Amino acid sequence: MFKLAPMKPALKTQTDKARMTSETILHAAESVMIEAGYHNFSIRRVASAAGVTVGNLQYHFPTKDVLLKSLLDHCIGRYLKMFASIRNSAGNDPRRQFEALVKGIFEDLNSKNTTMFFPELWSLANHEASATQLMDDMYAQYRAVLKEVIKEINPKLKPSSVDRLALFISASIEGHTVFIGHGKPWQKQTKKLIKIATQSFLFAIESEEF
Amino acid sequence: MFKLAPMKPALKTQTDKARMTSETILHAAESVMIEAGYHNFSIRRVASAAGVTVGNLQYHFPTKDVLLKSLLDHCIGRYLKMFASIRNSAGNDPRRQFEALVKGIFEDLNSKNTTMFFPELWSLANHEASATQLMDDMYAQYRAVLKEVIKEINPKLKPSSVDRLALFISASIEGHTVFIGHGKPWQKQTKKLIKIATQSFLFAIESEEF
Amino acid sequence: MFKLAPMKPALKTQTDKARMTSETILHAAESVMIEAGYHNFSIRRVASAAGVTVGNLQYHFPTKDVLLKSLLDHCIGRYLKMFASIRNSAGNDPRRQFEALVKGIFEDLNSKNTTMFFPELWSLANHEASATQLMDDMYAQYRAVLKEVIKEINPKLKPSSVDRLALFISASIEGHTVFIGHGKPWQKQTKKLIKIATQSFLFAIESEEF
Amino acid sequence: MFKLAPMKPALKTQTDKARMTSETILHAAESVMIEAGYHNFSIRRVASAAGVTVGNLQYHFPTKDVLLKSLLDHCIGRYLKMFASIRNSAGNDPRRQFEALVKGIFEDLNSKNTTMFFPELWSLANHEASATQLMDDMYAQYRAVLKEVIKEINPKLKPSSVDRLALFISASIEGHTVFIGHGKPWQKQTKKLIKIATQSFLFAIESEEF
DNA sequence: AATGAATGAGCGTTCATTCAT
DNA sequence: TATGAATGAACGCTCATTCAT
Repeated sequence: MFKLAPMKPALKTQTDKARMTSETILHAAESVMIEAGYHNFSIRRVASAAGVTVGNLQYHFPTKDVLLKSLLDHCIGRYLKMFASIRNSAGNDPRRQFEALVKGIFEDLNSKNTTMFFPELWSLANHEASATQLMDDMYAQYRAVLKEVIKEINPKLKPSSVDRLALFISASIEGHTVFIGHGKPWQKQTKKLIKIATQSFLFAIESEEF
Repeated sequence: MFKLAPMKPALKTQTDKARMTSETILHAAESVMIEAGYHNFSIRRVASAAGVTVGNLQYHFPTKDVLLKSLLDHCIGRYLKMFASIRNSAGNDPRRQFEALVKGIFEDLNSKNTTMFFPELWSLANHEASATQLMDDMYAQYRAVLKEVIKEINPKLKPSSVDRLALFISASIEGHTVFIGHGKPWQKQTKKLIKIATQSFLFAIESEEF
Repeated sequence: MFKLAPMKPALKTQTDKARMTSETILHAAESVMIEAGYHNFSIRRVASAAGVTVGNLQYHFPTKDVLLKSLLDHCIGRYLKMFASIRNSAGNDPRRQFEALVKGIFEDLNSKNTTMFFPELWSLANHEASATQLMDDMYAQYRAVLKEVIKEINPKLKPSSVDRLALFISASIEGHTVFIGHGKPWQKQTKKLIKIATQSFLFAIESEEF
Repeated sequence: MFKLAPMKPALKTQTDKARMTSETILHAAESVMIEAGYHNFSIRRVASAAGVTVGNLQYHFPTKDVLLKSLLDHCIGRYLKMFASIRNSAGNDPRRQFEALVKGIFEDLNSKNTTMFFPELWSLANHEASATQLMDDMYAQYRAVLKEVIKEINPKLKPSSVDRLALFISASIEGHTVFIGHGKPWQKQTKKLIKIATQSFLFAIESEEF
């Protein structure tokens, strides 16, 4: 028997290490954004929350802007995955699918991350072009899921009507963030509001006129 | 002929001066908040936008917190006035009143001030207790107007149902800020969206079941 | 008969009012100096402690320097009065007089005012010429009292010896401020220390050799 | 023969640089404290005296408080070394030791550093808890040296008497700072005052009664 | 005798960024 | 990859002082 020569650390190792550090940093960045808000979002806070030196953080994310953009990418990516999984997990009946969709998104508003993250995103989108882009893309994908189901529920709708309905529905849901989100006064009414919302949305979808 | 009563010396001259300066500052503060966002909202920026020295600004608003709170008070006050005037200007038919109300609020979302101010407010409310309070109070007054009309449209509704419907409606409208606001891609769809919204809301109000 | 012209408010009235305000301010200044130290001694703090506007304070004391000098004058004046009264109240026997003197000054060190005021004075005297002058004058008068008694106790002493002994005694007593002053760890040992001090000082006075 | 242990690479190069900068800053801080007094002791003054940017100073001493505490540590450390060296250098005869001790401390009062530093320290100790602590510790060590010699001179003394005598002696010496210190009017009388002091202190030590 | 508005400098502190190692 | 030293600007705030009223 013989001892194996100690494996030269595969070149990927460094990349892995780098990726690990980057992820640690992104995770810390998210928590700073959520706990402290963008107006308190600083490289130093993130570095300290990540247990990393400022210098090292800036090796991975050279400027604050890059860090911010990466963070938005990262966070938004998760919501896109959520939409995709909701779409996949739904059954056959389009109305059932729709109800599940609305319920899923609505309930997500209750989570601290969503409650705290989106208002920051909306504010940022008003002041930073790159955030605007990312947000618009995300909501477009969000609506794409909605649109598919809407079309199935009422196939007679014009494409532009479908677009509008998807916008109305998604915007209406988003608007509840500030009221039924984590720690908000109406949080406990979430279920009943879901019922109102679902019925109203279905009514709109099924009306020919819009 | 008779001597005029000695003109009350404009005793408030100083106070007037102070009020003028304060208003200039508040106005500048609003425009900084809107143009640059809260994360760029600094005493120095506001002072410079107002054409006032930092020292003088802080004579009138001793701390940044006071300035911020005054600004929120000032801005929110304007929305409260808007709600009140909408309520007063409405006619007799409750459905017509409701339609006017929804239309009024929806259209206000298109204004730059509203588009830019509210996301800042929502973000702030997540991180500053005093902003939370002001925002909650404002929305409560907003809903109070809605609730009156809802009750008239469907008098059979339980009070708790009225509350929930008012919340659903106001939240849904607010959610459109990010999509149909000033400079947003869906701005031109505002009218059609108002139609969808109004009908859906009326449907919800007239359903017994919520 | 004729009505008397309404008495012009005796000119002194205004002066009295002014004096009252000045005294209020000086009192407040003293308490700021004692509670907060000279490094926190600001016109604004004094004005606020006195319940007076900054503008009015500066009507009475045009600059911070004037206020400071007046404060030192005022405080030191009280100590001079104390020395004078101690001298007067003493009996005939010079040793008894001396003991009473040492005891009186020593015990005064326990008072909060003295404990807190003198270190500020010493520091100030190192950096502000006017404070140096005032302090030197005060200690000269202090020693003058001591010297009279010393001479009576030991008439054979040369004048320069008397001077030196007075200095040694006064300096030694002053040095205890930091240790037995108000709130200091050795405060409770004051009486026993007075005994040691008195005996040592008398020993020095009665030695021919200094 | 054996291989030399691999030279530790001067790993501390960076640290050395940092240490150098820190020392430059501390030195500048001391001179600001002495020349300008604590009430003029500002980070900016120290930075400028050290030829260092404010930002860099605060990299090494993150807050003013840390800088101040470090400065006190640094300065007080030097006095502790002085006490230790005086204790070690003294000969055998306890009275001779005592005389040398008193003379050494007394003469140190003449130095500019001591004259200017201690009044600041006393003032600080009245207003900043950490300064109080440092000062009390220093004087305790100071007295420890005195107590040893006192016990040897008069072994019959109770411990509490030794404590009190050490306090009386050290306090009396300290009190001379303001009168015989650097640039003070009585500076030239230092020697003669040392004689009076030494004799009086010895008298006190040799009395059974305290 | 008193007030209130305004200025401009300085304060302690945080920050994004650069760079040498 | 990672660290630590340094810069320079901006921040919120306090201050002494001036001046019109």
